[in-house]
Amino acid sequence: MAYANALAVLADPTRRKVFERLRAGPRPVNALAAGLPVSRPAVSQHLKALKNAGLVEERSEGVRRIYSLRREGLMELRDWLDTFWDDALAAFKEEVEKT
Amino acid sequence: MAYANALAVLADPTRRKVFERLRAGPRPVNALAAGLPVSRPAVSQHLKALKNAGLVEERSEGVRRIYSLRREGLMELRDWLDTFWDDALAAFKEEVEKT
DNA sequence: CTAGCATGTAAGCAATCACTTACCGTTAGC
DNA sequence: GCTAACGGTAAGTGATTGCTTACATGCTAG
Repeated sequence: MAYANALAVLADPTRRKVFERLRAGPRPVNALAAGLPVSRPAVSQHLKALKNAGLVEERSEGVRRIYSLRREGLMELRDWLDTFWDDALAAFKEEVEKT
Repeated sequence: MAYANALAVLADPTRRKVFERLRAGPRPVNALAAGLPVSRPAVSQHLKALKNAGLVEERSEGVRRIYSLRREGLMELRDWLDTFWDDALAAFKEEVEKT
């Protein structure tokens, strides 16, 4: 049920913006916070949430913490989305849930 | 940016449960609310949110309102997710956003 | 060793949100 | 026409959440 966490975390616009910025590659917190309409501590908190959801990973580089995208964190969400197109599978799962 | 609404709406567990129940086919509100740990009005409110996000559609049948899944509402979210795997596209979009 | 930068954490606050109860309109059966 | 079932809406409330400022920690340069 990790897709639930991914959904909850990505629902916030600011947090999603931070996440999207990581598409361009690993970045330190300062770079991620630059230009955003919120304070740097706010971004730190968002990164913590993203990390807990398995959507980013962190590596220390001297005084910097370099955050990078973790695509595996999106896999479950992707799979969950797919269940809405595969009707046979969906019907089956629905049946299982009843028992 | 409809994927943003989809994310926000699907982030709530109860609302997601209602949405998932519709995988098994169209249902009236009563059926959707049955067994859920929340009141029927709460489900009505969730359905309204789902409808606003384009994730479900509603049809009247006598005194009943039959809700059904609207898979097109998930398309943008699916596409957005895909942008995280296509690195070339991602880099391009990132570049565009800067200007 | 001290100054300064980069970042995480704590505390507090205002806004949002999901929920409840109460109520209202609408359709169907007798 | 009454009456009951179905379901949308209003108002109020407690919990959650995202934000801010202030502070604590850790690394590095000189």
